[in-house]
Amino acid sequence: MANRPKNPRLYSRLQIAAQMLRKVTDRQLVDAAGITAPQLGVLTRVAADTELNQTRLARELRLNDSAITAMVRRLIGLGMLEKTRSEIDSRAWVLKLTPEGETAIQRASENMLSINNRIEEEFGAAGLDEFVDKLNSLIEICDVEQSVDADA
Amino acid sequence: MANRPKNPRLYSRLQIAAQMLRKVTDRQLVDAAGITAPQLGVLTRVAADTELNQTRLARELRLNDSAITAMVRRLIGLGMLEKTRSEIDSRAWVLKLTPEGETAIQRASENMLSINNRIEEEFGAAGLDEFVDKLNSLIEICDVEQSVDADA
DNA sequence: GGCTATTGTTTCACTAGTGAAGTATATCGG
DNA sequence: CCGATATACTTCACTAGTGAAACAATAGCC
Repeated sequence: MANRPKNPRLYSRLQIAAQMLRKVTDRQLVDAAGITAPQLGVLTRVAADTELNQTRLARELRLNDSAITAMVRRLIGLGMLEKTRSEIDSRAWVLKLTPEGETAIQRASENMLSINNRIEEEFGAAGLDEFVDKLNSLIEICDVEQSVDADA
Repeated sequence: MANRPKNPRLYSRLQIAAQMLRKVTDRQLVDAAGITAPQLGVLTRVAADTELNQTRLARELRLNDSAITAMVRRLIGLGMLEKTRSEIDSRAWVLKLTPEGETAIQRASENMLSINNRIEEEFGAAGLDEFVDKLNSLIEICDVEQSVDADA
Protein backbone atom coordinates (compact mmCIF):
# COMPACT_ATOMS: atom_id res chain seq x y z
CA MET A 1 0.00 0.00 0.00
CA ALA A 2 3.04 2.26 0.23
CA ASN A 3 2.93 5.00 -2.37
CA ARG A 4 6.27 4.81 -4.07
CA PRO A 5 5.76 6.18 -7.55
CA LYS A 6 8.40 8.90 -7.36
CA ASN A 7 11.62 7.07 -7.01
CA PRO A 8 11.62 4.79 -10.03
CA ARG A 9 10.56 7.92 -11.83
CA LEU A 10 13.67 9.75 -10.66
CA TYR A 11 15.85 6.85 -11.68
CA SER A 12 14.42 6.47 -15.14
CA ARG A 13 14.17 10.18 -15.87
CA LEU A 14 17.78 10.64 -14.83
CA GLN A 15 18.93 7.83 -17.09
CA ILE A 16 16.91 9.09 -20.02
CA ALA A 17 18.04 12.69 -19.56
CA ALA A 18 21.68 11.66 -19.32
CA GLN A 19 21.45 9.42 -22.36
CA MET A 20 19.67 11.99 -24.50
CA LEU A 21 21.89 14.87 -23.53
CA ARG A 22 24.87 12.74 -24.36
CA LYS A 23 23.42 11.79 -27.71
CA VAL A 24 22.65 15.37 -28.74
CA THR A 25 25.92 16.71 -27.37
CA ASP A 26 27.88 14.00 -29.15
CA ARG A 27 26.26 14.77 -32.45
CA GLN A 28 26.96 18.48 -32.27
CA LEU A 29 30.44 17.95 -30.89
CA VAL A 30 31.45 15.43 -33.53
CA ASP A 31 30.34 17.96 -36.11
CA ALA A 32 32.26 20.78 -34.50
CA ALA A 33 35.42 19.07 -33.31
CA GLY A 34 35.46 15.46 -34.47
CA ILE A 35 35.27 13.95 -30.99
CA THR A 36 32.61 12.72 -28.59
CA ALA A 37 31.73 14.29 -25.28
CA PRO A 38 33.50 11.73 -23.07
CA GLN A 39 36.56 12.09 -25.27
CA LEU A 40 36.48 15.87 -24.88
CA GLY A 41 36.29 15.36 -21.13
CA VAL A 42 39.49 13.35 -21.15
CA LEU A 43 41.32 15.70 -23.49
CA THR A 44 40.44 18.81 -21.44
CA ARG A 45 41.63 17.16 -18.27
CA VAL A 46 44.88 16.12 -19.93
CA ALA A 47 45.36 19.63 -21.28
CA ALA A 48 45.11 21.10 -17.80
CA ASP A 49 48.10 19.23 -16.44
CA THR A 50 51.54 18.05 -17.34
CA GLU A 51 52.54 14.69 -15.87
CA LEU A 52 49.02 13.33 -15.60
CA ASN A 53 48.75 9.57 -15.28
CA GLN A 54 45.81 7.29 -15.94
CA THR A 55 44.98 6.43 -12.37
CA ARG A 56 44.64 10.06 -11.41
CA LEU A 57 42.60 10.73 -14.51
CA ALA A 58 40.28 7.86 -13.60
CA ARG A 59 39.77 9.11 -10.05
CA GLU A 60 39.01 12.63 -11.16
CA LEU A 61 36.57 11.65 -13.88
CA ARG A 62 35.14 9.06 -11.49
CA LEU A 63 35.70 6.25 -13.91
CA ASN A 64 37.13 2.81 -13.74
CA ASP A 65 40.81 2.32 -14.51
CA SER A 66 39.86 -0.04 -17.29
CA ALA A 67 37.54 2.53 -18.82
CA ILE A 68 40.52 4.86 -19.04
CA THR A 69 42.72 2.20 -20.63
CA ALA A 70 40.13 1.78 -23.37
CA MET A 71 39.44 5.49 -23.75
CA VAL A 72 43.12 6.32 -24.05
CA ARG A 73 43.59 3.58 -26.62
CA ARG A 74 40.82 5.07 -28.74
CA LEU A 75 42.18 8.60 -28.43
CA ILE A 76 45.65 7.45 -29.42
CA GLY A 77 44.06 5.69 -32.37
CA LEU A 78 42.47 9.01 -33.34
CA GLY A 79 45.84 10.71 -33.07
CA MET A 80 44.67 13.02 -30.30
CA LEU A 81 46.81 11.74 -27.46
CA GLU A 82 50.27 10.38 -26.70
CA LYS A 83 51.56 8.20 -23.89
CA THR A 84 55.14 8.15 -22.64
CA ARG A 85 56.55 6.29 -19.66
CA SER A 86 56.83 8.42 -16.57
CA GLU A 87 60.40 9.10 -15.48
CA ILE A 88 59.57 9.11 -11.81
CA ASP A 89 57.40 5.97 -11.77
CA SER A 90 58.02 3.40 -14.42
CA ARG A 91 54.65 1.70 -13.97
CA ALA A 92 52.85 4.87 -14.94
CA TRP A 93 52.27 6.62 -18.22
CA VAL A 94 52.33 10.35 -18.80
CA LEU A 95 49.53 11.56 -21.06
CA LYS A 96 50.04 14.43 -23.47
CA LEU A 97 47.96 16.02 -26.21
CA THR A 98 49.07 15.90 -29.80
CA PRO A 99 48.57 19.00 -31.96
CA GLU A 100 45.43 17.32 -33.29
CA GLY A 101 44.19 16.95 -29.72
CA GLU A 102 44.79 20.63 -29.08
CA THR A 103 42.91 21.75 -32.15
CA ALA A 104 40.01 19.47 -31.22
CA ILE A 105 39.70 21.21 -27.85
CA GLN A 106 40.10 24.53 -29.57
CA ARG A 107 37.29 23.80 -32.00
CA ALA A 108 35.05 22.53 -29.24
CA SER A 109 35.47 25.71 -27.24
CA GLU A 110 34.97 27.97 -30.22
CA ASN A 111 31.73 26.44 -31.37
CA MET A 112 29.36 26.95 -28.49
CA LEU A 113 26.95 24.07 -28.95
CA SER A 114 23.38 25.07 -29.60
CA ILE A 115 22.09 22.54 -27.09
CA ASN A 116 24.02 24.37 -24.39
CA ASN A 117 22.49 27.67 -25.41
CA ARG A 118 19.03 26.18 -25.27
CA ILE A 119 19.59 24.78 -21.79
CA GLU A 120 20.97 28.04 -20.46
CA GLU A 121 18.05 29.88 -22.03
CA GLU A 122 15.52 27.52 -20.47
CA PHE A 123 16.97 27.19 -16.99
CA GLY A 124 18.72 30.50 -16.45
CA ALA A 125 22.01 30.79 -14.61
CA ALA A 126 20.45 30.40 -11.17
CA GLY A 127 18.26 27.48 -12.14
CA LEU A 128 21.25 25.79 -13.67
CA ASP A 129 23.29 26.23 -10.52
CA GLU A 130 20.53 24.82 -8.42
CA PHE A 131 20.14 21.86 -10.71
CA VAL A 132 23.85 21.11 -10.64
CA ASP A 133 23.77 21.37 -6.84
CA LYS A 134 21.10 18.72 -6.70
CA LEU A 135 23.08 16.50 -9.02
CA ASN A 136 26.04 16.94 -6.71
CA SER A 137 24.09 15.90 -3.64
CA LEU A 138 22.82 12.89 -5.53
CA ILE A 139 26.41 11.96 -6.34
CA GLU A 140 27.29 12.44 -2.69
CA ILE A 141 24.48 10.13 -1.58
CA CYS A 142 25.63 7.46 -4.01
CA ASP A 143 29.19 7.78 -2.74
CA VAL A 144 28.10 7.16 0.83
CA GLU A 145 25.75 4.36 -0.12
CA GLN A 146 28.47 2.68 -2.09
CA SER A 147 30.89 2.63 0.81
CA VAL A 148 28.15 1.32 3.10
CA ASP A 149 27.54 -1.51 0.64
CA ALA A 150 31.24 -2.26 0.47
CA ASP A 151 31.46 -2.60 4.26
CA ALA A 152 28.43 -4.85 4.55
CA MET B 1 36.22 35.89 -22.79
CA ALA B 2 32.77 34.36 -22.51
CA ASN B 3 32.21 32.83 -19.10
CA ARG B 4 30.98 29.35 -19.81
CA PRO B 5 31.94 27.24 -16.85
CA LYS B 6 28.44 26.06 -16.01
CA ASN B 7 27.42 24.02 -18.94
CA PRO B 8 30.18 21.43 -19.17
CA ARG B 9 29.59 21.17 -15.45
CA LEU B 10 25.94 20.30 -16.00
CA TYR B 11 26.86 17.77 -18.62
CA SER B 12 29.50 15.99 -16.60
CA ARG B 13 27.59 16.08 -13.33
CA LEU B 14 24.55 14.63 -15.04
CA GLN B 15 26.58 11.81 -16.56
CA ILE B 16 28.33 11.04 -13.29
CA ALA B 17 25.12 11.12 -11.27
CA ALA B 18 23.34 8.85 -13.73
CA GLN B 19 26.22 6.40 -13.86
CA MET B 20 26.65 6.24 -10.09
CA LEU B 21 22.97 5.92 -9.34
CA ARG B 22 22.79 3.13 -11.83
CA LYS B 23 25.77 1.40 -10.29
CA VAL B 24 24.43 1.57 -6.74
CA THR B 25 20.88 0.67 -7.78
CA ASP B 26 22.15 -2.26 -9.80
CA ARG B 27 24.13 -3.63 -6.92
CA GLN B 28 21.22 -3.47 -4.50
CA LEU B 29 18.74 -4.73 -7.04
CA VAL B 30 20.85 -7.68 -8.12
CA ASP B 31 21.07 -8.63 -4.45
CA ALA B 32 17.34 -8.28 -3.89
CA ALA B 33 15.91 -9.61 -7.14
CA GLY B 34 18.68 -10.97 -9.32
CA ILE B 35 18.27 -8.40 -12.09
CA THR B 36 19.70 -5.03 -13.06
CA ALA B 37 17.83 -1.75 -13.12
CA PRO B 38 17.38 -1.54 -16.91
CA GLN B 39 16.14 -5.13 -16.86
CA LEU B 40 13.62 -4.29 -14.15
CA GLY B 41 12.46 -1.38 -16.28
CA VAL B 42 11.69 -3.70 -19.16
CA LEU B 43 10.04 -6.35 -17.00
CA THR B 44 7.75 -3.84 -15.28
CA ARG B 45 6.68 -2.41 -18.58
CA VAL B 46 5.97 -5.87 -19.94
CA ALA B 47 4.01 -6.76 -16.80
CA ALA B 48 1.73 -3.77 -17.29
CA ASP B 49 0.42 -4.88 -20.64
CA THR B 50 -0.66 -7.93 -22.55
CA GLU B 51 0.19 -7.88 -26.24
CA LEU B 52 3.20 -5.58 -25.92
CA ASN B 53 5.60 -5.65 -28.82
CA GLN B 54 9.23 -4.57 -29.00
CA THR B 55 8.77 -1.44 -31.03
CA ARG B 56 6.26 -0.03 -28.59
CA LEU B 57 8.51 -0.97 -25.71
CA ALA B 58 11.41 0.80 -27.38
CA ARG B 59 9.40 3.99 -27.95
CA GLU B 60 8.15 4.10 -24.38
CA LEU B 61 11.52 3.47 -22.78
CA ARG B 62 13.05 5.86 -25.31
CA LEU B 63 15.51 3.31 -26.51
CA ASN B 64 16.72 2.09 -29.83
CA ASP B 65 15.01 -0.92 -31.38
CA SER B 66 18.30 -2.73 -31.40
CA ALA B 67 18.82 -2.07 -27.71
CA ILE B 68 15.52 -3.83 -27.11
CA THR B 69 16.48 -6.78 -29.29
CA ALA B 70 19.60 -7.28 -27.17
CA MET B 71 17.85 -6.64 -23.87
CA VAL B 72 15.09 -9.12 -24.65
CA ARG B 73 17.65 -11.71 -25.68
CA ARG B 74 19.39 -11.38 -22.34
CA LEU B 75 16.14 -11.54 -20.37
CA ILE B 76 15.07 -14.66 -22.24
CA GLY B 77 18.49 -16.11 -21.47
CA LEU B 78 17.84 -15.40 -17.80
CA GLY B 79 14.47 -17.13 -18.05
CA MET B 80 12.55 -13.99 -17.14
CA LEU B 81 10.78 -13.36 -20.43
CA GLU B 82 9.10 -15.17 -23.30
CA LYS B 83 8.46 -14.14 -26.88
CA THR B 84 5.66 -15.50 -29.05
CA ARG B 85 4.65 -14.40 -32.51
CA SER B 86 1.77 -11.96 -32.51
CA GLU B 87 -1.41 -13.34 -34.00
CA ILE B 88 -2.49 -10.03 -35.43
CA ASP B 89 0.87 -9.02 -36.93
CA SER B 90 3.26 -11.75 -37.87
CA ARG B 91 6.26 -9.44 -37.98
CA ALA B 92 5.84 -8.62 -34.32
CA TRP B 93 6.54 -10.51 -31.13
CA VAL B 94 4.39 -10.50 -28.04
CA LEU B 95 6.38 -10.28 -24.84
CA LYS B 96 5.28 -12.06 -21.68
CA LEU B 97 6.78 -12.61 -18.26
CA THR B 98 7.70 -16.08 -17.08
CA PRO B 99 6.98 -16.99 -13.45
CA GLU B 100 10.62 -16.20 -12.74
CA GLY B 101 10.10 -12.76 -14.23
CA GLU B 102 7.10 -12.18 -12.02
CA THR B 103 8.92 -13.17 -8.85
CA ALA B 104 11.81 -10.91 -9.81
CA ILE B 105 9.45 -7.92 -10.00
CA GLN B 106 7.82 -9.06 -6.79
CA ARG B 107 11.14 -9.20 -4.97
CA ALA B 108 12.18 -5.84 -6.33
CA SER B 109 9.01 -4.19 -5.07
CA GLU B 110 9.17 -5.86 -1.66
CA ASN B 111 12.73 -4.84 -0.89
CA MET B 112 12.64 -1.08 -0.93
CA LEU B 113 16.21 -0.25 -1.88
CA SER B 114 18.12 1.69 0.74
CA ILE B 115 19.47 4.09 -1.87
CA ASN B 116 15.91 5.14 -2.62
CA ASN B 117 15.21 5.78 1.04
CA ARG B 118 18.31 7.89 1.33
CA ILE B 119 17.36 9.99 -1.69
CA GLU B 120 13.81 10.56 -0.46
CA GLU B 121 15.19 11.46 2.95
CA GLU B 122 17.62 13.96 1.50
CA PHE B 123 15.41 15.63 -1.11
CA GLY B 124 11.96 15.35 0.39
CA ALA B 125 8.88 14.65 -1.70
CA ALA B 126 8.63 18.21 -3.01
CA GLY B 127 12.31 18.52 -3.81
CA LEU B 128 12.16 15.22 -5.63
CA ASP B 129 9.21 16.36 -7.70
CA GLU B 130 10.96 19.54 -8.61
CA PHE B 131 14.09 17.69 -9.57
CA VAL B 132 12.18 15.26 -11.76
CA ASP B 133 10.43 18.22 -13.39
CA LYS B 134 13.77 19.71 -14.33
CA LEU B 135 14.92 16.39 -15.73
CA ASN B 136 11.78 16.30 -17.80
CA SER B 137 12.35 19.74 -19.25
CA LEU B 138 15.89 18.75 -20.07
CA ILE B 139 14.55 15.72 -21.92
CA GLU B 140 12.11 17.98 -23.72
CA ILE B 141 14.91 20.31 -24.80
CA CYS B 142 16.94 17.40 -26.13
CA ASP B 143 13.92 16.13 -28.05
CA VAL B 144 13.47 19.45 -29.79
CA GLU B 145 17.18 19.89 -30.43
CA GLN B 146 17.37 16.45 -31.92
CA SER B 147 14.60 17.08 -34.41
CA VAL B 148 16.19 20.41 -35.33
CA ASP B 149 19.47 18.59 -36.05
CA ALA B 150 17.64 16.02 -38.11
CA ASP B 151 16.10 18.72 -40.30
CA ALA B 152 19.35 20.55 -40.84
C1' DG C 1 68.19 -6.26 2.07
C1' DG C 2 64.27 -8.92 1.38
C1' DC C 3 59.25 -9.84 2.16
C1' DT C 4 54.89 -7.83 1.92
C1' DA C 5 51.59 -4.74 0.68
C1' DT C 6 50.22 -1.11 -2.37
C1' DT C 7 49.85 1.11 -6.76
C1' DG C 8 49.49 1.71 -12.04
C1' DT C 9 48.04 -0.55 -15.75
C1' DT C 10 46.07 -4.14 -18.69
C1' DT C 11 43.06 -7.89 -20.16
C1' DC C 12 38.83 -10.29 -20.23
C1' DA C 13 34.02 -11.10 -20.15
C1' DC C 14 30.18 -8.68 -19.48
C1' DT C 15 25.91 -4.97 -19.74
C1' DA C 16 23.87 -1.31 -22.23
C1' DG C 17 23.45 1.79 -25.43
C1' DT C 18 23.86 4.08 -30.67
C1' DG C 19 23.25 4.09 -35.81
C1' DA C 20 23.14 2.05 -40.41
C1' DA C 21 21.78 -1.55 -43.30
C1' DG C 22 19.09 -5.57 -44.25
C1' DT C 23 14.86 -8.82 -44.19
C1' DA C 24 10.13 -9.82 -43.88
C1' DT C 25 5.54 -8.65 -43.42
C1' DA C 26 1.60 -5.12 -43.64
C1' DT C 27 -0.84 -1.55 -45.62
C1' DC C 28 -2.36 1.82 -48.88
C1' DG C 29 -3.32 4.13 -53.28
C1' DG C 30 -4.35 3.64 -57.95
C1' DC D 1 -4.65 -6.77 -56.93
C1' DC D 2 -0.23 -4.98 -57.33
C1' DG D 3 3.63 -2.08 -56.49
C1' DA D 4 5.46 1.37 -53.36
C1' DT D 5 5.97 2.60 -48.76
C1' DA D 6 5.92 1.91 -44.00
C1' DT D 7 6.61 -0.99 -39.99
C1' DA D 8 8.70 -4.80 -36.84
C1' DC D 9 12.60 -6.75 -36.02
C1' DT D 10 17.62 -8.29 -36.49
C1' DT D 11 22.51 -7.93 -37.32
C1' DC D 12 26.77 -5.65 -37.26
C1' DA D 13 30.31 -2.63 -35.86
C1' DC D 14 30.96 0.65 -32.72
C1' DT D 15 31.44 3.68 -27.94
C1' DA D 16 31.47 3.56 -23.10
C1' DG D 17 31.15 1.81 -18.98
C1' DT D 18 31.66 -2.13 -14.90
C1' DG D 19 34.26 -5.64 -12.07
C1' DA D 20 37.59 -9.32 -11.31
C1' DA D 21 42.03 -11.17 -12.03
C1' DA D 22 46.66 -10.69 -13.34
C1' DC D 23 51.30 -8.45 -13.60
C1' DA D 24 55.09 -5.41 -12.84
C1' DA D 25 57.15 -1.85 -10.23
C1' DT D 26 57.34 0.87 -6.04
C1' DA D 27 57.24 1.54 -1.05
C1' DG D 28 57.33 0.14 3.76
C1' DC D 29 58.80 -2.61 7.47
C1' DC D 30 61.53 -5.38 10.37
